Amino acid sequence: MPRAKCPKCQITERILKSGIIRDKQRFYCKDCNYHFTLLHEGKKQKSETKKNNRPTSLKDIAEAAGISISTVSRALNNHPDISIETRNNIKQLATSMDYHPNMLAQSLVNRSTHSLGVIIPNLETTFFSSMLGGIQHIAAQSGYRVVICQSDENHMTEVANSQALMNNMIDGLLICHTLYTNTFDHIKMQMNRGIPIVQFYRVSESLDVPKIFSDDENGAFQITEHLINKGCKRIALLLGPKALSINKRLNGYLKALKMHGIKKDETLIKHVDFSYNAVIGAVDDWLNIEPAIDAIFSISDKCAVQIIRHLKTKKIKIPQDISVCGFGNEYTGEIVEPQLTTFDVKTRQIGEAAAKLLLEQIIDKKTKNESIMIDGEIIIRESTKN
Amino acid sequence: MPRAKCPKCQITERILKSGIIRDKQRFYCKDCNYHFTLLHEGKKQKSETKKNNRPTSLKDIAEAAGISISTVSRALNNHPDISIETRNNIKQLATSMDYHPNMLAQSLVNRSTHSLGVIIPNLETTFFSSMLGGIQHIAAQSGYRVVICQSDENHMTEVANSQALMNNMIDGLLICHTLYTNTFDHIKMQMNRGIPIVQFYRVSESLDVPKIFSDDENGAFQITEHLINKGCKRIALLLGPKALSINKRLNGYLKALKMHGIKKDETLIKHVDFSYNAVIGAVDDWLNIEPAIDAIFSISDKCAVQIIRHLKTKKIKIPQDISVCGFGNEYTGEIVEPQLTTFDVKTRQIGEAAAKLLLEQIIDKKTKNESIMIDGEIIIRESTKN
DNA sequence: AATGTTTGCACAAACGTTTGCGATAGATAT
DNA sequence: ATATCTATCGCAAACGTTTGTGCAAACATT
Repeated sequence: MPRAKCPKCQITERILKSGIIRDKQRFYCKDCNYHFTLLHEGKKQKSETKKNNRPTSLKDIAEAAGISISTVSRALNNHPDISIETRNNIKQLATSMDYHPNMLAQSLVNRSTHSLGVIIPNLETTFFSSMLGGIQHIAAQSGYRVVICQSDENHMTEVANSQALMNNMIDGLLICHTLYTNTFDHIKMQMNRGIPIVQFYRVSESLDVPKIFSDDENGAFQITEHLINKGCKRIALLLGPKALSINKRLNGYLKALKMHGIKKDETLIKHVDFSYNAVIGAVDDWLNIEPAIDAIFSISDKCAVQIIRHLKTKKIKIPQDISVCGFGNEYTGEIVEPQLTTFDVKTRQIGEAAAKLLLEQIIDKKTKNESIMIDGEIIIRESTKN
Repeated sequence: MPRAKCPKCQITERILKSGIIRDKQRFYCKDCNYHFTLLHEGKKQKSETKKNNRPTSLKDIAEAAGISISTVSRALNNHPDISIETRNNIKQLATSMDYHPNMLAQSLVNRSTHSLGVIIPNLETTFFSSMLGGIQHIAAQSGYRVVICQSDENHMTEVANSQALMNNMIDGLLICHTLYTNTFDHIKMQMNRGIPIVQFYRVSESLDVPKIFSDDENGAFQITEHLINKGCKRIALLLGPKALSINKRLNGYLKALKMHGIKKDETLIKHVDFSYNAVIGAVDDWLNIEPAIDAIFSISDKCAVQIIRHLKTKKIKIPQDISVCGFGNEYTGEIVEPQLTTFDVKTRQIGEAAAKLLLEQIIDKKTKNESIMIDGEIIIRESTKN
């Protein structure tokens, strides 16, 4: 005979038993048409079998020392509130217990991870990895770690990486876009998250963030003018896939031609992806053109080196028959024979400047919107006429 | 007239007032010589002015939807307990509120960050960065991020980096030691933390962790034997700073000499750091030796290329006068003229294998102690006699 | 009528820190 | 005798998740 009280109508009559549920008697009030059980009478059984083999935490130290967690925390952080004596004791105890602070927990409460995120198209070419070197160098100086993601020149990878990184993994993002990135919604979406972003090298006007870039237009202009000054008139231009920043170089090329009264010839301008076959194919096409070309300006040193080697197999003399110029000043340009005339874009400086700009924003918490252009330098070597 | 009760002797007589402290009357028991105040009667005043402009959290969504946090969490994670209807509603609400999960909090409770740590001596040479490429590639396949630290061939930096990374930043560590690392206490200290570690390329027997390495001894043997087979008898060997793994190459060199009945000549073996001056200095020393050397085997392609260029300035014919071999198969060896004979250590494969081995340990939670040797391949080009 | 089962959700305890307030016992001052 | 100051330390609330368990209502079964 149940003598339970209905929680709704508060009466004890007309209450029926209604089965056992999770080891508890269940009731049913006929009046209210309501099923219920008696409220729990508290039973907690903390399993004291925990503390299996986790790393030691502040709590462990506190328990071992018989003091509170906060005191341990403050002692380890040299807070003045803690007496020098207990501080030393706790520190000693901490080392003896092999304590290491959990940076996740620290980051969670401090809202800062002390790491910079970098998204870079490629790690395996010195061109980009030297930028990375510059970033690393500056970041380390300020005690920041660097989390690097390689987009592999794949737009979707870039999108995925940027989203992952921005989920509280990093205090700031350095991004050098993919060749094929022409929509920037994935960045715009992140811009109101309060995490500073800096674009470097491959930048886009359509994004309102600070940028570090090289004066590609001027560089291309200098290279082209150099070729013209050496007497070249039919200068072929090898560009990468059509993208934003690349056009700048085209502009420099065109500007130089115009300034020196050379007419633009569309057949001398080719866009290729950077695959070997595409590059060589473009060159072979040019070799059959009349009037013959007398110079090739490749937008990338890597391709320029390939071109030099290809021309040599065809017994074409460089620079007597054809001058070749690259862009970027990679180490291989110094090795190849003839040594490559190119434009040094100061990749390491770009990385350093980008990291500095980002760190300033993080530390000062100001969204300064300055963009910096890093001046490059033309490097004249043997692959152009003298 | 105070009527307070002393917490120690429990009497109310002989109690004196003793000033006001933080708005509370303080008492003093003459008997016990004990100061005290009446225990707090609780007052809390939660400031509801928070929620300034943080990113939206589960809590925000829960409040907006009028449901509990746990339901939101489960809905977003497609937990079957949540009805399809509310699940969709919550998901929609989440996106409309621009919710992104806080990975720090997730990692904290899940005890896993889904990131791999890499410590590498150098980022700016293709030799190491291609290993990095391999690591990145494999890690990305399993949905892991890569946190990279550059030790800059500096032992203390390596120590600092390894400690920082191991503080819950990563699920596993890939380490390629510094040239100057000959004490491994910083790793040993971390080994009982439950975070798997894999050494790659530059490994040490004194550490009981899985390793991925190349058969340097065999590689050096093959190169040396190749030179001997081509008729070289006075083979100079340029080694890096004295370290563990390097000796393996010395062994291969010596083994080949011995097998072919050539006596070891100490003057032909030099240790240098990899600076340009040291390398060229060593070569110049050798050039003055009698009987003259007929081959130089450099432990690094980078140095080998420098040597080739240096010898050419001295009008020394390669390989007719002196054969040159490198080690590592960097891209520059293909560019330089004459093209460099070298040993391909399959850097990318090493990176991939290391990442795979580490991931297996992380995912299977087994501390498998297998070590894998990646076979290299001799690449014979123009810089050795034929 | 009495009992089970399923569905859908909420509570609260972790995870390991930091930090704003209190609180207390001496010492010092009035 | 009373009041104030100071050096130390503890409580508990964050930080944003995940997850074990409780619980009510509806449905299903005996």
